[in-house]
Amino acid sequence: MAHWLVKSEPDSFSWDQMVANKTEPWTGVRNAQASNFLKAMKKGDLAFFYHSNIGKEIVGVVRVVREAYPDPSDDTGRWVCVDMQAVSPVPKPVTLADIKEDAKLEGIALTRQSRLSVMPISDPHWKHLAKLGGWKK
DNA sequence: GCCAACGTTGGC
DNA sequence: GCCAACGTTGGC
Repeated sequence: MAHWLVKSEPDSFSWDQMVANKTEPWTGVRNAQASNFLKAMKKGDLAFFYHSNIGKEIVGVVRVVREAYPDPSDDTGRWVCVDMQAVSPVPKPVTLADIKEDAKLEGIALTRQSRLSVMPISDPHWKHLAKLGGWKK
């Protein structure tokens, strides 16, 4: 199973809203690279939910419940979205500062490509981040 | 097809 | 609020 990280600004869509909504269409991705990652997601894949701008930390884990389909918020028909569901919060949120100073997380896309909103997370990185956050399945 | 101008994201 | 990074647009 592949692992991912998705970003959201809590001002527009926060973890609390993610938890409150049963199923959330992950719409509005308008970047070719991020869109390709959305298309690669499989039902059941897990993703960290990261708060950008405010907090700048991983706050929860979500699951892909529907694979890529045309984004209803897109008029051009070029972009896709997936459906996500909250799994559980990360007990000890992992901050960007934590990630940056951790040698085991060197090369992670979050720090290399700060503007990318959907990115894959390697198995070793996923395990390490889960450990840092005290998150267990 | 190149590249300058511009817009957006996101860290600080 | 500023600015760096970087994607997109449009003139040539």
